[in-house]
Formats: sequence, C-alpha cells, structure tokens
Amino acid sequence: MKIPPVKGTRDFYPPDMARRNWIIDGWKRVSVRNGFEEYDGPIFEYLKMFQIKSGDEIVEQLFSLTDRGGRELALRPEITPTLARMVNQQINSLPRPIKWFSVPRLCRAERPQRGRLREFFQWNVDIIGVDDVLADAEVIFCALDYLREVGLGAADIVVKISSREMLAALLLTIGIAESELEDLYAVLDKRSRLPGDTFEQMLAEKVPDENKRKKIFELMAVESIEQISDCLELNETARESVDELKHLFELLEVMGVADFCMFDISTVRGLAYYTGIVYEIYDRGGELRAIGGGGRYDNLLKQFGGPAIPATGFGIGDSVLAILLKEKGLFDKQLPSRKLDYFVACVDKVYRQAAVKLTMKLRSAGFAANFSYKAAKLSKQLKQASDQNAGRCVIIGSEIEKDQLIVKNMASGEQELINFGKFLQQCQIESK
RNA sequence: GUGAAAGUAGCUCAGUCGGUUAGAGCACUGGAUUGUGGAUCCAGGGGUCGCGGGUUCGAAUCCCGUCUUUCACCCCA
Repeated sequence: MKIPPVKGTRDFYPPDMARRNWIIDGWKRVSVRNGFEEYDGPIFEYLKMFQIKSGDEIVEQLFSLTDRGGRELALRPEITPTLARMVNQQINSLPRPIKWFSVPRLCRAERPQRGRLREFFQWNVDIIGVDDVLADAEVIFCALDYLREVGLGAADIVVKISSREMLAALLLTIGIAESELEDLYAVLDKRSRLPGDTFEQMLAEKVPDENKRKKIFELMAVESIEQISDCLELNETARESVDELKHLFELLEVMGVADFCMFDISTVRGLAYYTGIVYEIYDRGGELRAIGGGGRYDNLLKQFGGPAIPATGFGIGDSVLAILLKEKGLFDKQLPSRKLDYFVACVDKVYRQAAVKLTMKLRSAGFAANFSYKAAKLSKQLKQASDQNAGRCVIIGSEIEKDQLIVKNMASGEQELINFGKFLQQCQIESK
C-alpha cells in the first residue's frame, strides 16, 4: 500500500535537502554577522498561547491536539509567541539589547497554494529592548543583507514600509473611531491586490460617510512621506511618527540599502499586534505573495505577562523565497556540489580489503570517503566516483604489492603513482 | 472553508469521436571496453493511466465520488 505525503508537506530528497540547507545556512550566517544569537523553542506549545495574541479564529488555521493528560496543544504556526514567552521567563537576567534569531519549522492548516504550504521554515530576526528606530533599520538591513548576498538586487525586490502608528493617527484625524481601525486596516491592506472599484466598494461598507471616505482616498493616493502633510493637518502623534519614518529612511540610506526601500502607505500587515513601523518584502514583478515582513510590536511582551519592553523583528519564509530564487536562476549554481574527498577503487576483488581499510583510514583522518560495494570493473568504479563527485580516486591494483597506489585527480584526469606510506603521510598533513 | 482546472513511468510529456500486449525523451541498470569516469551506440528494468465506483461486449479515454496539485477567493501570525 502506497502512502502519499500529507497535503501541503514536502519531501526533501538529497538535492532538495542541499537547497534547503543552503538557504538556511545563509540565514544563519548572515544573522550571526549582524550580531544576532540563535535560539529555538518546542515545536508545540499550549494552544492558549496562540490565542492570546490573535483570537479564536486563528484556532481554525493551526494544527491542534489534545495530549493524554488533556492538555490543549498546537503545532507552532509562528515563533514570536515562543520568543515572547522565553524572553519574559528570563527578562531580569538577559543582558540588553536582546538580538536573537531563529529558523523554526512552522505548521499552518491553510489551504496550500504556490508559495504557501502547511509546513515550512521561517527565518525570524528580532531585537528586544530597543525603542530607537535604528533597531528597525538594522533588522531591515539584516534581511536585505541576506537577500543581496544570494544575488537579489534592488531591481528584483522591494521593501514596502509604512507606520501603523502614523496611519492610526491620520485616520483618527479624519474622524474614524478607534474601535473601527482594525477592520479598516484589513480593507486598506488589500488595496494593492484589488481592482479599484472593488476596493471602493469594500471601503464604502466600512466608511459610509462620504467626506471621510474621500479623505481616506486622498491619503491612500499619497506616494511620499512629504505629501502626507499636504493632504492632512498633522497632530502631534502623527507628526512624531512621520518624523520617525523619515528618520528610518535616512538610516536605511546610511546603511546603503535605500534603493531597496520605498514608502507605501497601504502596507499595514494582517496582524493586530504591530504597533509602529511595518513593512513587507515583495518581488518587484509583483507575481508572488510577500517574501516576508515584519515590524514593531512594543506591546507583545506585556500581553504575555512580562514588563512593557519594546521589540521589533521580521520573518521570511522559505517557500516564496525558493520560488523567486529559482525564477531568477540564482539557485542551483550557488549550491556546493562536491561531496566526496576520495573514492577508493580496486581493480580486483583480492584488493577489496585493502580498499576498505584505506577508506576507513581516510575517514578517520576527517575526509569524506567511499568505496565500491561490488568488485566491479574499474570503469564502473570510476563512474561511481564521478557520480559521487569525488575530488580524487585512489586506485588499488597490483602496485600495492610494491607498496604503491594510484591517485587520480577526477577533475583534471591526471594521476600519479605514489608510495602508500607517503600518501598516508600527505593525508594526515592535509587533514590538520 | 468556497469556486474552477488538471492528474499517464522517478522527471517532462505524447496517446482520448471508447477498440489488440499504453509510448517517447531524460534518468536508472547492464553491455560494447577482462586496469581508467563524464561521450557515443546497443539492450534491459520500471506503469493496476492518482484512487474507488458506475455505464459498456470493451474504459487511460465517458459519468459520479474521492485524494492531490494549481488558480481565484478566504487568510496570511
């Protein structure tokens, strides 16, 4: 009986695994050089933990289970709550600022589509304990540092940046009630994805007052931060958050990533917990869903029972990123292909034990080495050596009686007859 | 969760007004080459045509259901 893989999951055959590792290793390397430390938590948590922040409708979108002790658990759909929990637990002993990253495996019970799976990896980078917008700039830089390193330029991707705090202040100025903000965000967030008249219709349902609606339209048509003050009179909160955004763009300029970034007032993010700067990373072609996104969430730790500590961070998933890298032709050519240092072949079965013995010696010295399981023809064994991407092939034949063997460079095809003891000596030296 | 399209070998696909034993290329295995790989040529293995049911003398082909994938919604933590 054949059992298929579960809907929305992926099998990672060795070539897929090489790609996955290449992506994840890059995430980790860039995190570390940007001064972040790695953490991780359990793959399941109390269901309750995910409800605190997002409400009951979220329960339908996560995989939940009841354990034998009757505990209501859920497979983690994100790691930010775990981060908040972990930080709160040791909040008094952690030196600040806290700069942490993680590459969790996450599960969401969504309907799978291109770039959206039920199980995936997500790179999360967060700074906790810094309210300066410099921290927001730094995490955005970190994301771009990676994307730029794998070959995605400002012509390929864009970071659309806005501020929720600013948008809230502006909408309140227009006369929208505070209680209506969340609903309205959801509509505004869709603006760029919907045809104009559909958007107008949806907006009309939320904002029946025509004057207010007109103001919102004007506001959403704004293309630069400067234009905002032409459109509306700014109160103090609005002015502060406008200044903060301007400052953010100055910092991104200083960091050398300004050409990747643009102001986009309709970027809101779906999550309720964002409090200030928010951003999403897209492919410039606009073909794919968001590669990642993030923002400031200054109230979250408090909601999880800790003190009020500011925080900011982003997440980038592996599936959309992989699609984009593949489309841009940036994927396979960057994968490391060489796998084996040595393949040990023998020309006759009488030398097989010698081949096995030498292979083990090479392995113990730290080399990746294989031998043939069959006393096949030498041509077959050399083919195996090529198939396994061996750098060199050691050939054991009748020369071994004179304490000699052949070492063949698989790339150049050159080979030399070498004294066995000398070869071993060379390997010991190389392995240091 | 709603609506739509697709599913034939490991991969990319051909084959359908219903008609013998379902094909190709690539990949894989073996041989040509008894001590030298990547090329070439030859041969071989591999399919209950996604799965289940129905119509029919006869189904990969038509009908229904189901699963999976993809697209549009929903959602996007």
